[in-house]
Amino acid sequence: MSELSKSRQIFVTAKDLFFKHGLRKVSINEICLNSGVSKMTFYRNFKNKKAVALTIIKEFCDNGAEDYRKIMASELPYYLKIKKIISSKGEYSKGLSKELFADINSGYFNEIRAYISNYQGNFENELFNDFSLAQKNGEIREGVKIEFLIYMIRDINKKIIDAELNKLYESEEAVILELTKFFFYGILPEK
Amino acid sequence: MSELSKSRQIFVTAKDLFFKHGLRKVSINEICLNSGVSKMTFYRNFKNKKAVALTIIKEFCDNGAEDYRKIMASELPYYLKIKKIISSKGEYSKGLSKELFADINSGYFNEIRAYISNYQGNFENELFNDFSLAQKNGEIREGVKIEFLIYMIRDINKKIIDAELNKLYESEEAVILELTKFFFYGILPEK
DNA sequence: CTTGTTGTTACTTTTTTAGTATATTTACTA
DNA sequence: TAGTAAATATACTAAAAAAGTAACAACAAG
Repeated sequence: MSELSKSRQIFVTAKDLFFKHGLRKVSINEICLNSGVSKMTFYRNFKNKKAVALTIIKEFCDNGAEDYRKIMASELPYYLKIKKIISSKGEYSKGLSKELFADINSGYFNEIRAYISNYQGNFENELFNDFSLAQKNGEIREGVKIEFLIYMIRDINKKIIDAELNKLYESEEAVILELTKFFFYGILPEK
Repeated sequence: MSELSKSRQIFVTAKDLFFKHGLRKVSINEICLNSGVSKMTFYRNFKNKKAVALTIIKEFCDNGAEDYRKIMASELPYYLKIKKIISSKGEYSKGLSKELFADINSGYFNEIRAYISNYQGNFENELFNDFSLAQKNGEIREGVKIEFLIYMIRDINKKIIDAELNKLYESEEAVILELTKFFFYGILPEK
């Protein structure tokens, strides 16, 4: 931890706290105490709480986008690509508390909200293009509306963290597998 | 939820929030919103935040003690009793955030701290008597200091929730089994 | 219609947090 | 080892949030 720059120390602990408790519940003092940094150092590195939060969210989104592109650029068969994407999304949502979502949508952290919805828009455009291409290549059944697929992917992301569904399976991996298969094959036997 | 009395609704949501975020981070307003109860109803049922917290902790401790006595009173062989006790303790510690411990030990919630340490004292007295009896009955090797055993039980309770140890095993159940066996047999082959 | 419980609103007081100024310490480096 | 850049400590003000109270309205149950 002490090899990290002060700014990075602040970043890391703030991320940890924000993800666990949301934005409101976490004070700047708390971030300073937990990262072993004085308040002044905090304010020299970041304008305020919103600024750190935005930095964190940006990196978070960027990592997500990078992961997605890496998977899409890989040589994997289409089925595995989709599975990896779903599972990677699940991984990202894992550490996020509902308090964080609530705070972001509370109206007080609007820049963050805007950034995310912009990111999601771009991501879904990319998804749209990739799905369209896949449909042309015969990876996806003709006649399916791409918007529907995007809607369903969004829905799957919600289901991965849904407690009710998860308790039907012994592991999260199993949930992802089931959802991916369902996304691909519906209820029909594979192949 | 709506069959519960207002007081119980408050209790249940406060418990949920306190366990997740500790005491400081959770405001009375938040408890009210999440339990669907007005602030006045809160104050008609509890004097303040400390009072709810104390009620919650008391019930928590009472349940723990009751569980312990049920297990000890059962007809199980001694090894299984100990295993159940360790595992039950683990179950209890599970939902507790480190923030909760920090707040309780912060000096601001002293009544709660006092109650817990008193409870622990009583519990360990009971444990002392039960261990002594077991030693007389030949369940426990002669020459072992009972205080040492109590110290080790306390230590095991910490280890159950220790991340470093847990990542060596695929499940928490496995950790408990290993610790229990170690507590009983040391490193020697069983029997 | 009355009684007891809960909710609404609006308010004051208290506590916490945000943010800044300044003096002091630390640690590097030339 | 003197100079300097960065971090800390302290101490403060202003702003925001939370605690707590009072008076009254709504409402359901007997």
